[in-house]
Amino acid sequence: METPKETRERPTPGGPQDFIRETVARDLASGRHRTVVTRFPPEPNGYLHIGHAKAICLNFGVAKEFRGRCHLRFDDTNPSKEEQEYVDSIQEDIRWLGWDWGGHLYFASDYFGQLYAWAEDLVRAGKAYVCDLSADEVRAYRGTLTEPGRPSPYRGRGADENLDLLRRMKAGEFPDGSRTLRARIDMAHPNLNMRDPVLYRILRATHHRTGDEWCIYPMYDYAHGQSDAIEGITHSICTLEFEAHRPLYEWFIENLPVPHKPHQYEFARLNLTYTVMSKRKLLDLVQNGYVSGWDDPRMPTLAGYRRRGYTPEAIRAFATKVGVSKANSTVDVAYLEECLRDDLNKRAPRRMAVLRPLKVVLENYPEGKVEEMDLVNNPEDASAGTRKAPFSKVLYIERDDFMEDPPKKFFRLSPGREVRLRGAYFITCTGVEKDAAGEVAALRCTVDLHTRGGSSPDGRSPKATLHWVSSGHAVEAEVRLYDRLFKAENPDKAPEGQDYKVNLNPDSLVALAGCKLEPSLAVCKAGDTVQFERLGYFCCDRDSAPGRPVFNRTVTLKDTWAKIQRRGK
RNA sequence: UGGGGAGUCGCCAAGCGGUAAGGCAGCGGCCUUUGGAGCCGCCAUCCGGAGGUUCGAAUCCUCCCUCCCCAGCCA
Repeated sequence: METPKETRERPTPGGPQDFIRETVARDLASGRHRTVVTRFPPEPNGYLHIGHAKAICLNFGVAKEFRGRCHLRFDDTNPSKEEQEYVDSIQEDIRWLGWDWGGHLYFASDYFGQLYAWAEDLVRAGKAYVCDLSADEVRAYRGTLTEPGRPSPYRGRGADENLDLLRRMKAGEFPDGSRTLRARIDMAHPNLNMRDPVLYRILRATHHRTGDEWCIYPMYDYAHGQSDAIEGITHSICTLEFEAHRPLYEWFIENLPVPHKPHQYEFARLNLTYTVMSKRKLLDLVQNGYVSGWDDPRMPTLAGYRRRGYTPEAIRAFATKVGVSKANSTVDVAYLEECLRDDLNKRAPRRMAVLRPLKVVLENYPEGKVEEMDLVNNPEDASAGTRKAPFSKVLYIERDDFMEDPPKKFFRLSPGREVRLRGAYFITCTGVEKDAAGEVAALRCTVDLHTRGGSSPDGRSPKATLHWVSSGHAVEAEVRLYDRLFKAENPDKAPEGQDYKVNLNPDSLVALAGCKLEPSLAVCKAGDTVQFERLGYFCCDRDSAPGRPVFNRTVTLKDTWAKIQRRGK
């Protein structure tokens, strides 16, 4: 069993496909820029999720399509929340997704020195001041959405005093939170972000890169644009909530001697049905044990999808298919699943696995006889070849594939009915054995020995084809059936006083023991993906041991019968 | 009741003054040794609403409605 071969992604058609690419194309054509430089700027305070994947594919995708480059820059300006574990996982996930930042790995913390020097410039120019107001006071002075703010009593401090105070802040002379450096802009500005925003705060926390070198740290607004400027970013692409920050972004660029003037563009972040996307909530799920970790296969993190069996190709295809716009939207998670099936269908080798075994005894098949049946590995890909699977008198089939008293549209096995066993023979059910509780314990069937391989010389063809595994050769396995983590389309819609966690799906993980796999599945490598015929795509979990495989269900196959049943209810 | 955005099919999303792409979902059918895949149909006389400009508007103008973001020393 091997990992599926690479499938080619559809080539990007001619021109721009969204307003960002339109802008980039125009800027290149007009000569405004010679090369496009973008950046993906994660804060290392959590694992990357599918929403980040959209941003990653946009930034790296634009750079690649226009032969520019994309930097990976960690926005590490708040050491109280950031950790090395996250910077490592983020790099791993971006690489897994298939992107490469070349040598362009940066950290906002690389620029702390320059940022601080520029802060002194601002102070000298009378454009920033040290404010002694407490956090509460700053809030009170800021005013509200409808009322202008009032100037801080420290707003009028002279440049010399401000410079002295700023240096002493940096030197660690003042306690955390006691003072801030603020821009002197306009306390009556209708955009709250422009009401003398904080540039630096005093914060004694050990930074994952700079250690204890600093006790003042720049705020996002002060660090981000200047980092873009330092790196020569041409198009700084971020999500909609930063739109109101753009005037401030531009204010810094205009008022500082930066080497380059980048521009910010905003697009709508990704939302998915049945999914929570905020890092805060994902952290909550991890820290409070609602899931097994950041890479729990039910998590919308890239690590989770990877362990679940999603492919980078499918996620990339999804990212390009949902498009980029400025309208808030929530994409149906079924769309993501469809992108996955589309990818896996073409590359996943087929195998037979019986999840809920029902024993079948073939009455007219010789005791002790074993035949090696030929099975096609992938009907979508002739080059995938064939394999052998043992067939014998005692087999297992799926419990769901038998009904003693079948309803109208059920055309699988039932007493007196004939079905095909995939790649083997036609069998007819002749009897049902029950246990003391009245449960079906085993089936007695006869086999038509003229149908070896699955076709009959007389041309008849059963309505159903079932998967099967030979009892004496089966590999025992654990199979974990994953379903969506939330049962509500919008998990955030919770009753008064409760939060999104009331919408957790209690059946999001069903672990099945004693599943029967065909022998070719005895050894598997974590991450290997296969299709269990008629059931879905599954991938080998890292919990597997030799001879004791563990498989995760990645996604089910489309199931017409299940749909009919649902409709009937 | 300030400022900034957005409203095109159930969900995404093209459209950029010339008379509504595509995908997902859904619904029919064909085909099938996976009720998988594939294939073929159907699925917005209408673009948040109302006026106006124009030979002609989803695209331009006016007013209105709805939703989202901003009052962290978070990003």
